[in-house]
Amino acid sequence: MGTRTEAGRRPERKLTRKGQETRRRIVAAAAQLMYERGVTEATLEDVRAAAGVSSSQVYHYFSDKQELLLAVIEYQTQSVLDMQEPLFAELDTMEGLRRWRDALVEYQLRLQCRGGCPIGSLGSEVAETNPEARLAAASGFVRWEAAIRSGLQAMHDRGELDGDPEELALATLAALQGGLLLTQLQREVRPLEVALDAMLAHIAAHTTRG
Amino acid sequence: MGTRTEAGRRPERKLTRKGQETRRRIVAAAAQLMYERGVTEATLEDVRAAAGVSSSQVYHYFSDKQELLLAVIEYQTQSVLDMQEPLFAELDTMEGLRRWRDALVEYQLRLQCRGGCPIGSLGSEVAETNPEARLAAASGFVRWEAAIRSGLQAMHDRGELDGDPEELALATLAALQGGLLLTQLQREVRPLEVALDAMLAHIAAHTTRG
DNA sequence: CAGATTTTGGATTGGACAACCCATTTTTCA
DNA sequence: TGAAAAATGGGTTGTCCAATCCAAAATCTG
Repeated sequence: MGTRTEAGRRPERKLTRKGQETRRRIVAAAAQLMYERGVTEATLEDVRAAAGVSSSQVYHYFSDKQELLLAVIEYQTQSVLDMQEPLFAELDTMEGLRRWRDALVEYQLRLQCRGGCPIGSLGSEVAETNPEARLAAASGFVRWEAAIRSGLQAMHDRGELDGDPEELALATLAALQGGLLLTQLQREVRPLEVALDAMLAHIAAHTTRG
Repeated sequence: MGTRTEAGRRPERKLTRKGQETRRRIVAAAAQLMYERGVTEATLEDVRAAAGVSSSQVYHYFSDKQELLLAVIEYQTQSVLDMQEPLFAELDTMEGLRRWRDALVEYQLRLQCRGGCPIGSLGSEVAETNPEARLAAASGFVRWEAAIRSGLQAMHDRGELDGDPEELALATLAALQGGLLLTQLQREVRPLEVALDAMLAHIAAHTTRG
């Protein structure tokens, strides 16, 4: 695997319903395993077994591990955004921001502070050895940031927030990522809570009805 | 490698001056390679070659790759703290905090935003598969956080800061880590700048001479 | 200086894993 | 319904790498 520029990109193939389902199962299994163990420790043999397919299926749907990895990053980005989607719509009030914060903390508690951020963990692992995967993770974060910014922008447009929504959104995402990393390493949720609370307080200080 | 509970801990051996120097060279080479490529992609053959030693030396000084990894985490923690040490002493004023912020940004620029945080990257990679290494990285962060807290505590003790220095230090470290991760993935320094600026503004808002 | 200990060299082994192959079965669709 | 395409099964291969071994050289210490 490692650095691969362009070759091996699978051409759009015609997939039957069954084929799509099998492909999906492989990606989901790979995502789970890469999340639990990291990319390099998740072997294709593990993926194969977890997905309940034979070795040739994996290579039938993906030209190599790299291509599977890219699919996993895409899949995790979508999962992370989907999970938060109901909360994103309400990020245009301090109450909504606090509910979002609470949900993130709750979720980490449920996971016993394991795993960290699916995008962040993958991104960190591949950043220096795999340019394509790095860009995929970066683009996941761009989408995430845009969702946060959208709420802050709405507050700003209503005249309830002064301060740059772009910068506040980026800073909030950074605080979240750093909080998740420290939480993952310390196995306690406090770093995430404190990081998000500080950033929300910072935002609140810029609201007109502060 | 992977999960190893206790066995293989090298008993304190008597090292000659030459032996100490060789050991140091191995750790430094391993630290560099693991920083550039990650733990799993840095093979002992690479380390061996980079350190200019033979394969048996590596196993003479470390019982296995796991033990070398732990030494590397220790080494990187010390490096990161040593590098900032002159700045830590001045974290008890807003000017000192800003100089610290500027130095971190400068440093990332010099690295072309590559590599991220030496502790954070290692920690993220090993967090879910290697409890001992996870704890080592976590303890590195504890020391880092303590250094930041010490400055804020001094401000607090002088009555120039209200707000919990512990929480502010932890939130600042989280913002820094998140900023570094996003900077590493996007290959631009803005996320780090914005994240640190937001946190410093948050701290400034709690100073009496705000 | 001599015996013991530490340090070094290079070759080897055993296992793991990504990637490939061919044959067989199932599904599609004309 | 029958030929083409897609999906599946499982074995194989070649490489890479952590870890081990057997000496030999350098260094320490009494």
